[in-house]
Amino acid sequence: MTDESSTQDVARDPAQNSAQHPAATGRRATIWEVARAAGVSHQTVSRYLRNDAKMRPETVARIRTAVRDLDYRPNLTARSMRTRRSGRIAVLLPAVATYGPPQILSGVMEVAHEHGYTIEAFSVEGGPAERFERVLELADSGQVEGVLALAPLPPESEHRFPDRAAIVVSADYDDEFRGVGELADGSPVAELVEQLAALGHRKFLHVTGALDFASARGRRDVFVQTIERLGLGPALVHESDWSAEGGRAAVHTLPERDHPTAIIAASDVGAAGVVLGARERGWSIPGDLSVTGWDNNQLGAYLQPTLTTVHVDHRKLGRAAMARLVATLRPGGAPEAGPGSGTTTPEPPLNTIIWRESTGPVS
Amino acid sequence: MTDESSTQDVARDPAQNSAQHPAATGRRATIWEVARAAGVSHQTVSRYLRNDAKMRPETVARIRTAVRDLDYRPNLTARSMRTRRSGRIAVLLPAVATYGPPQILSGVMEVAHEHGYTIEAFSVEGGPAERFERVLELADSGQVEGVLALAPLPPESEHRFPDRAAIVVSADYDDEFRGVGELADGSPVAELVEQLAALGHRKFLHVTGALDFASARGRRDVFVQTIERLGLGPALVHESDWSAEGGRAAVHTLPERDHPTAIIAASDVGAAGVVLGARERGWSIPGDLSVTGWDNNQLGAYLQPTLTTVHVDHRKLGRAAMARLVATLRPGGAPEAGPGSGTTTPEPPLNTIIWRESTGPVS
DNA sequence: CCTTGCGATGTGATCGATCACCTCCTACCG
DNA sequence: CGGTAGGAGGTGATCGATCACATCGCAAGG
Repeated sequence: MTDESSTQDVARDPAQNSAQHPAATGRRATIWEVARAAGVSHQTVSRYLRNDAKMRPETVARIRTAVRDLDYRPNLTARSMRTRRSGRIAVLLPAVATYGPPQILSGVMEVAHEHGYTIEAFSVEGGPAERFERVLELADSGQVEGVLALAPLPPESEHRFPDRAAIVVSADYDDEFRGVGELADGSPVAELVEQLAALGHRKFLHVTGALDFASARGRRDVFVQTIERLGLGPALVHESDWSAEGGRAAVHTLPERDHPTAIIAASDVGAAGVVLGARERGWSIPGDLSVTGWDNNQLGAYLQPTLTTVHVDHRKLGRAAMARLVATLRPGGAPEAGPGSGTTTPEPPLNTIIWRESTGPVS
Repeated sequence: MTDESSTQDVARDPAQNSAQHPAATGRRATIWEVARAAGVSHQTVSRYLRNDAKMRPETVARIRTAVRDLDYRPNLTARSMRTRRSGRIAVLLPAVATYGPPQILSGVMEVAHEHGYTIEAFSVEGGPAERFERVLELADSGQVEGVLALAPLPPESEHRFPDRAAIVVSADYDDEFRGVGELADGSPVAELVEQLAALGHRKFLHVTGALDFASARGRRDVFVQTIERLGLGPALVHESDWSAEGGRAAVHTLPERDHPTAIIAASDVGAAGVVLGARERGWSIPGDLSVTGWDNNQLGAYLQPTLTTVHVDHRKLGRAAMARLVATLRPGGAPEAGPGSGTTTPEPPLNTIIWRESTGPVS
């Protein structure tokens, strides 16, 4: 990259030969050229750009015309350098995005844009340690004002962030489930179990996701707690990894007699595996076994039987995560600056259970 | 934001009171402080940072020590301002990301990082026109060196980009399918039709995706071409929108006698709708009707029957798109600088057809 | 009539790095 | 022994904006 940019022969003297139409020279107009065209000082143009109130309407009009004529747009890099505000937030995405729904990023971007921030997306190969290293580096580079981590960081990294630089909120994609106020992640599991118990189910099995995901741990924990709270004996948990094969294997480990009548899978794919395993064992669903998934995969409604699942509003999840970071960045502002997020309207839930054919009363 | 930063009382003279430990003051060290600590000029430090070869090892060592002691990291904003290189590429993502697999973003980020670029993700509410407006604005802001559009832009916008500013490659998520060299998007459709024709099918129906997506148009076009190339009469096309309901409706429009024996759906969800519709009409699959989907949805392998589909390597797709942009940004560099991308090893295909139970010989 | 106050604008410094150009010193050669 | 080339490093300008402070002009008050 050194040798290729050796010749910088573009418009050596921009103020002279391109006061009227710098676009023709291949360079954008600067604030000085606007000032000259409008017959004012550069500082006045700067005031105009910052919407400083105390200006004569005539001056404003002249500058506005000059800006339009020159097709001027402020150089945000230069502004950022002087103001020390980059208006940029880095978002750490999982490197292997086999998971990670795009809607969460949508929500993140929405809130960031609403507050005038731009998003710098990056991901890091390797494990939490490598990710953490890169996050620190980024936080110190002066390039970003905050870092939103949507991939797990080392557990102990929560408080090690250098607050002198960018403030970092570890909004681990999965930890976030538990963190968003009272809309805790596990709650759908509790509701699933309770509803199924109301249908007569007494013996439950949970097929987990990959337990290095906080969401998987959260669902498992709520499952165990709920089972114990309802006094339904020791909680049965089959550790898996989101996969269909894991769900299938879980079914095959069950005894022929007195097996669980309801299986809570941590993912739709896992649930599909459970359904397959049950079919292989000759069990009917939901006659012999009720099955629930998680994620609301679009095809879940077309499985046989159609799959009961948990729909997660990922966009809202992303919004909440970014809102938390933005609130941290603006200590003076309201803790929750999002419009319409008051306590007046009851928020639609983050998670919704979609009951379908794969669940039913115990027979 | 004006009144909150009125008092700038942090280290008015950084070189004096914080030469040794500027971190304690809450500000990062600058190149001048490093220079002072190392006993050299700021320019020498700059040379060190740029890995300029001609330096005495002793000088290098002194600077290295100073950098470490001060925990110095270059201010990338300042560098970018002077060099006029931001090292940043904006990526336009679809606003409503109900579609849009995250893997494509992974591939995009991978290639960008490999070439030293960072990614600025953004999306724009509204239609192609609004998106185009924002893209132009971004390209002119001097903040980014290129824009990669993964959402459709107005058709006529291909050549209107201001090459004086950032060079813009319109890599519409869908157009990209057709653009990546010989790995054209439509080819899987051709192969699907050909293989099914080899199984005896003579009458095909294509259920399209939303035709404002270039990928939907591409699949349809290849379908029509292939049908005509094989001399299988006028091509039957049912315009739909990726949805299951569209696929279902398509089936219900078919005549009872002499209906198509193979349906190529543009999406797995659409195919699921086709399967549902067929079941409602009492048609067996693949006995009376062969069905293919697209996307390789994880649950497709657990539908009944399991769904034949097209797996798209989205990561590679993203890599190709970004590689194209990067190649445009570096006119002097090799057209394809990616390591291991020579012609020596035959590339694994971008698209793979996964044959499952939903397709079979005509009966 | 002169001063004071304030609205409106101009002047110069500054952010933190790189670029263009200059200087110094040493080694080598005729 | 002097001249010169070139390695190594220094000096000041510069990128394009904002900030701090000075200045100008006009109206009101003593």
